[in-house]
Amino acid sequence: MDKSNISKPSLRRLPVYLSYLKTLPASTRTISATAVAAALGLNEVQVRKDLSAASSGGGRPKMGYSVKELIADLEEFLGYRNTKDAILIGVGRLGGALLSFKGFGECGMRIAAAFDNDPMKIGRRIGDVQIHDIRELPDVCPKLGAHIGILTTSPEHAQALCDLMLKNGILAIWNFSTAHLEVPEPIIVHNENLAVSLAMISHDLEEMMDREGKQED
Amino acid sequence: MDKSNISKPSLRRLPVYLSYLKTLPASTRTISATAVAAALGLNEVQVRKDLSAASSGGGRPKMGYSVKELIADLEEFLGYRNTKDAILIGVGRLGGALLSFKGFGECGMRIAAAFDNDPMKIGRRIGDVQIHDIRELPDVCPKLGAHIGILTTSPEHAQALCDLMLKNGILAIWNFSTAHLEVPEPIIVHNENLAVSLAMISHDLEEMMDREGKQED
DNA sequence: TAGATTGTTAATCGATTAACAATC
DNA sequence: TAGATTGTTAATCGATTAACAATC
Repeated sequence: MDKSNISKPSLRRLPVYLSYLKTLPASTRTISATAVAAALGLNEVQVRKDLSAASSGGGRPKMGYSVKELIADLEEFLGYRNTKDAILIGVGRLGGALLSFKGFGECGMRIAAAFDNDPMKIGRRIGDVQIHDIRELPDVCPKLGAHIGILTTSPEHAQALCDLMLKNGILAIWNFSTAHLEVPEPIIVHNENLAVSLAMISHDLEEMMDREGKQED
Repeated sequence: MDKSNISKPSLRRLPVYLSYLKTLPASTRTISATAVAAALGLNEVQVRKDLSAASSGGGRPKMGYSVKELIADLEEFLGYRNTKDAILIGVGRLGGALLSFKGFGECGMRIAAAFDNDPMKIGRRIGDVQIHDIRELPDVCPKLGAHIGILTTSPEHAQALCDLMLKNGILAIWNFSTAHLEVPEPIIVHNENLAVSLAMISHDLEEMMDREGKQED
């Protein structure tokens, strides 16, 4: 179970397995990699490799994996069991949606504080999260010891706010703005870009229609 | 410029180039692939291949690409120039944020209608988008001729609502729920999974801290 | 035992990167 | 011309898939 040795595509699939396993009825005690692969439309060997990388005990021939243990192993592997504190900058519609999203808790992330520059928002709370004046960030953020910064601002301010976060203990930026962020080693940036997703969908859709159109000839 | 022949990773990068080009000052007439690669921290040859796949005219040695033409070509290639209609199901916080998001327009997508089952929401509008009773979907959706369905509901109802959309002309599902959707050929599903992104960040962060920790020895 | 299932070693496939020839 | 830059052909790298041996 060497966490650093797993491939990126493999790591992307683990949360998918986990959420699928959680939908299984409580009566399902064991499940085979074959069954998981079939349910999710993936290659069987790939699933087996992924699961064996994340699972401590491994599966047993003819039985498969214990669902309960596998869930526990995946949660452990993905770090869902130890809570990581995050801060959020930019309480617009998207920022607000993320603040009120309940799902982060079970993934081991807690948004400890939010920041904005709008006096109408400062001082209020969304869910359990207090909205602070952005100018208080240098006071508040280091105290919290948060390492993840969620950036949901307009692209114009993104770089400056990113720099501000890095000065105050943030090590990884979850960037929901379209701006490209320049950061020093070894800071992590993860871009969440809806335009990219939309481009994929448009492209696939166009291709599909071409294909279906041609079949009529 | 064969759109169907581009690789998936390459396609993912095109919107990134496009948004970078749009940040350049109007005085910048031409830009080299080399410069783009340096600015975005990518491999130079990769950028050159990506751009030559999407650009009609190509770049000129010693000059590079015309910024204006390249933007036009990328927009054309990504289908931003012809508007695609979408519908959205589930006007919660995230759904509402997407409805009010202005950026989809320039990516060639228009959300033509939204649906929910909450009487408090039905009949209202967010941005330009009318919120309909979900029961009206079979009437409204086919009339619009929308092909993209944005799913922002709880995972429990996701599959049933997905099925409903497919019965009414939707060909591609943009799935923001954590549910795994079962769809027939040749329907497209694109999963937008925050848990996956978070897992990547957590993993990278943990790895970074291990690495930095070790260096102190 | 036979068969389902596991996990691993080897082959294939696709994307990235390096080397190079072409051109303004 | 020399040099920056392009686009392509070949080499490398990494991930997926296929084949197989191990095991309950």
